[in-house]
Amino acid sequence: MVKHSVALTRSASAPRMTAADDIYKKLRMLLLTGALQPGQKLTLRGLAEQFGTSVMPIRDAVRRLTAEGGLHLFANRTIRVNSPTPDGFAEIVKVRCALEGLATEVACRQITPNELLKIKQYVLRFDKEGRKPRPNPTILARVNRDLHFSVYRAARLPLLLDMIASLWVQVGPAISTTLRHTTRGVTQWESFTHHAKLLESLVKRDPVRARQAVVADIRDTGSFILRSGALELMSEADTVISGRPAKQPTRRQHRLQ
Amino acid sequence: MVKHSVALTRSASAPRMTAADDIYKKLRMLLLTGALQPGQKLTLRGLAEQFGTSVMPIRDAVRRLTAEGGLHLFANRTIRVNSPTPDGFAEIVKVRCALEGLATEVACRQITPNELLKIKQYVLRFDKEGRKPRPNPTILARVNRDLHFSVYRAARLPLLLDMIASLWVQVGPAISTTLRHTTRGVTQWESFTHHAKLLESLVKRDPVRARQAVVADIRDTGSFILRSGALELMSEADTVISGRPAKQPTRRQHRLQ
DNA sequence: CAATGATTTTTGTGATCACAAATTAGTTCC
DNA sequence: GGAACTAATTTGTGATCACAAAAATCATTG
Repeated sequence: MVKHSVALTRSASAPRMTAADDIYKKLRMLLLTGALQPGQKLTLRGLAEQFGTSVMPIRDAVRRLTAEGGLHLFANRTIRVNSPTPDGFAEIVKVRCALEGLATEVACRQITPNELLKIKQYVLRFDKEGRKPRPNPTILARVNRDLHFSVYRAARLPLLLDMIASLWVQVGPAISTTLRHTTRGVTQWESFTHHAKLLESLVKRDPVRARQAVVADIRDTGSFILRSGALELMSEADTVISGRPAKQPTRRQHRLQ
Repeated sequence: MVKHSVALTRSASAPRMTAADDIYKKLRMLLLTGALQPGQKLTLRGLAEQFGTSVMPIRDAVRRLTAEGGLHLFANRTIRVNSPTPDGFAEIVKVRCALEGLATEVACRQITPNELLKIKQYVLRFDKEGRKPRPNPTILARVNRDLHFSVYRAARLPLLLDMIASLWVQVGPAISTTLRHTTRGVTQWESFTHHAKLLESLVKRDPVRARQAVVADIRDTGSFILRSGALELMSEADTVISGRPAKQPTRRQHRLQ
């Protein structure tokens, strides 16, 4: 291996990004999209090998994600994807209702026609995918995420947006994994109603109703996850992404992408 | 200097603490108590010298505090104590009202007599110190902090408690500095009323009124800080804690403790 | 075979070095 | 004096090594 190689091929348009920031964003996206399973064990050297860097930027990124709650450092000093207990998940739902409700209320008073149009498109796209006989849970999750964050972004409160995002990072893996391994229930139908009510309230500039719609959406999907009992089972997931060189170098249990 | 010296004298009763965690906690306390001024520039090597370690644990601690919002990494890669703009401060106040209001409401339903007694003692102590002809702002801030967190802790929602704490870390330096350099106004008097109303509502198990009291307390001190105009001036604070060896080794602009 | 003890490997943490970018100090020129 | 240019220093970031503790692997015994 070359010593002291250049950190990262600084991809032209990138405004200013250290290797650690780059890895942080990628890991964060992997958490949000559910590419990493709750409870999955990670290792610095394994991640470093997969990202093609040394452990230093990985350390920084992992520290940051740990502070946000997306990852968790155990007493054994093992790194695992956050796998909330039912109680912890319920708590996150409570906090999400408070913060995302606040963001919705504020957004309702400042949202522009352009932003409303975009949200309407997301609502339509979610409906279209969700009513298919065999909807793609990945697409559904992505559209749902874009929809919610389009609303929250309209509040123009950057700190609040970051805090909400960190909450999504914490429950992202759990929700994604649950929805992927669960036969679609009535949850989507409830979401259809809530999204419609949300959009309608935003158009009519009714902050209280808009908040109610978002809170109901969060509560319903949250209690669906809780009722499914998937959270109790997730602590068994013990797949490892390690940099173990021997054994099967070409075959790895879980690829990141 | 000795090479590869032992990390830290593991102080017996310490359950499990890395050097980075130790430094993190100390830095966090320095931020909460207002020992660090908003906008103050920090350097890894300077902190390492002051804490008697290498830069590695410092890097981890600073990363963590940066993720929490207590510190801020600028594009120049300079590290500064978070110095919120008036808009940013107002946003934090909004979020604080939402989260601390929620915590108070939940706490009101679960609080024990012992916890109530402790809160009553804090209320009395705050009154006693605040009504002195020349109240000590440091003591006042500490008692106020203990009072609030005693309430929030009673909610038994650890994640929510962490999020609230991170918000306090963000505004801690700004509030402490303002209150220290401002002649005591009517703010304490408003806090007296709010604290009394909070305690009374907790005793009577009235969650809505308890929330109102906390929110009013946060709002009033927040708008006092904003009206004082101190936030606009704080960006001028440019004192540096650096590890510069030459010049005046014995004399340093700002000590940490 | 199961269980226990010894040995090897892995892994997070801390320390040290290298380096580019940025800040500062020093100098020169008008 | 003050602006402009150059040299020296500082600083965050990345890479590499050392080390203790935790896992995993292997060997041994009942």
